[in-house]
Parts: sequence; C-alpha cells; structure tokens
Amino acid sequence: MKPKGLLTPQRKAILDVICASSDHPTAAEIMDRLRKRGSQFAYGTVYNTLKYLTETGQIQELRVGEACRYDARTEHHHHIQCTACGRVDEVFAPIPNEWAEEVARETGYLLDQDQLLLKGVCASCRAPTS
Amino acid sequence: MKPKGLLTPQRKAILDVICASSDHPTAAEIMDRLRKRGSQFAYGTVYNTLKYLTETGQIQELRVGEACRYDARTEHHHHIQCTACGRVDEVFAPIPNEWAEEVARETGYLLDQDQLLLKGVCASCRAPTS
DNA sequence: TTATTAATTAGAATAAGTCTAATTATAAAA
DNA sequence: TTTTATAATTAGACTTATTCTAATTAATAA
Repeated sequence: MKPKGLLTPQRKAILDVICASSDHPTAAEIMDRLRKRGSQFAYGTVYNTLKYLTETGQIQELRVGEACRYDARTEHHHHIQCTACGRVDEVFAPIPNEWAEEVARETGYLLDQDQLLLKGVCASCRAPTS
Repeated sequence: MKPKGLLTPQRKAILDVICASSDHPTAAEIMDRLRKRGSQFAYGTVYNTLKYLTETGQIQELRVGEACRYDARTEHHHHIQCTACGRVDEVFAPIPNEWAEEVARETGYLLDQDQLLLKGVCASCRAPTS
C-alpha cells in the first residue's frame, strides 16, 4: 500500500508531543504524554507514526539504550548519553574532518556524519552533593 | 551472594566462543555457536556469564542495534555499524583531543573516550556489483 | 454515490533479556 | 571425610519493546 502521507489528527498529536519535548522521549514516554493531553492511540498507530515521521524526515530516530528515542531536531548533530542516569543530550560540535577521513581510511566505511553516539557522565551526575 | 568468580566449564565455553569470533556476536549468536560445538546452556547462564565477564573486564559489551553484542577485544577502541547490513567493525583511530574537549565544554559531560559508536556504509555494501 | 485504498485499532505474536525457585557443584570448616 | 555454606546452573515464567494481523474506519477519486 502506497502511503498518502496524510497529517491525521493522530500523527499531528504525536508530532506535537515530540516537538514539545527536549529530552528525546521513547515511544512509551510519548504515549504517556499523549495520555496526559487526553489522547490515547493504539500502540500500532504510535509506532507506525514514528516510523512514518522518521522516514519523511520530520523527526530523527535514535537507537540508544534498550528503547528507541525520538528527536524533533533534524539538523545535523550527534548525541551523548550519560552512563549514570541514561539521559541523552545533543552535541553540535562537528567531527573534525581529518579524523573522519582517518576512520574512513581505516575501516573502508563511508561515514554518516550525523549518527554519532558518545558516552560520558553528565554534569548533574558528577555533582558532589547530588 | 558474593560471587567467587569461578571459571566454570560453562563460562569457559562462552568466553572461548567470544574469543573465537571477530564479528561481535549477540547473545543469541553465542548460543548458536555453543550449540554447534555441542554445548547447550540455559538462557540465564549465558546472560549471567556475559554480565560476569563484562564486569570482570574479560570482554566488552556493546549496546548497538536491538541486541547487545560482545567483543573479546578490551583495549580502548570504538565501533562503527553499517546502516545497510548491520555489521559492526572496530575503529582504532583515537578521538582528537581538541574535539573531545570541545564536546566536554559544550555538554558539561565527562567523556568516556572508549564508548563511541559511529554509523556508515561498509565497503561491501557500497560495492557496485554486490 | 460507490469503489478504492490509506490509516487506525485491538490484540496476538515475537524477540531480547530478567527473575525466581529449585537443584547441583564446590570449597571451607568441623 | 562428612557437613555446611554458598556460588553457579537450570527450566521456565515474566517483562518490555516492538512488530504483525485482520478487521474497521476514514478519506479521496471515479
């Protein structure tokens, strides 16, 4: 079935939730937030919509940790996850070109400059009196 | 219960399989390979052992894609996954220091230099007459 | 209108992984 | 040695994230 690409009320509500979130929510968190707004859709609808929005470039899917997370920012950027609390933040510093070339040479891969996942410990997890 | 850290026959067999694999197998693939060698252990044993071997630094756990993968190489290095076929390869080129500092400054994270996951398209997936 | 097909729905199915309670194995103490 | 304590293994139930399926609803085109 070829999709018509309609912005149905369900798709709009889901996109709205993602755009209103800066914490890269998972599908489950998106469903929670929809419920709080008074909308409740079938699992299948939410997952289909997330796939549709990703494929049409309206959101970005991040495979990090055990569940996929979704990001309304579609500009080129990377992500970093805290190994202590699991939160995911944006990284806008671009990869240095020489390093990208070195990696390409070493591995034979054509690098996707957008899809970098770093790990570390976030500021609040490092705070002394947390 | 404090573990004694025994190298039981099960643990040895599992470690052997990982050491004999250069393709970062998943738990399911490890179980397959054990079966082919004539060993078959309980799910729980395999998962417990993978956790134990990871915690004692004998192997490295990679959270990439939908399933964890395991790597016998424990030296500092990164990984790159092919967005076409899913294979995972090693990357030994170290992150440039200035870039790491820039990311740390931007995000407030304390970077874990070891845990970088890149994406790209591997040489064979780029081959013309594949 | 009617036909066609896209989108949604509820719920079953799958896959990765964890948990539990019972059993087996091993090492230390008596 | 035998007993005791406890670590490791086992089978299988359970959880969580996600996909699939078949039926229904909605919307567009003829």
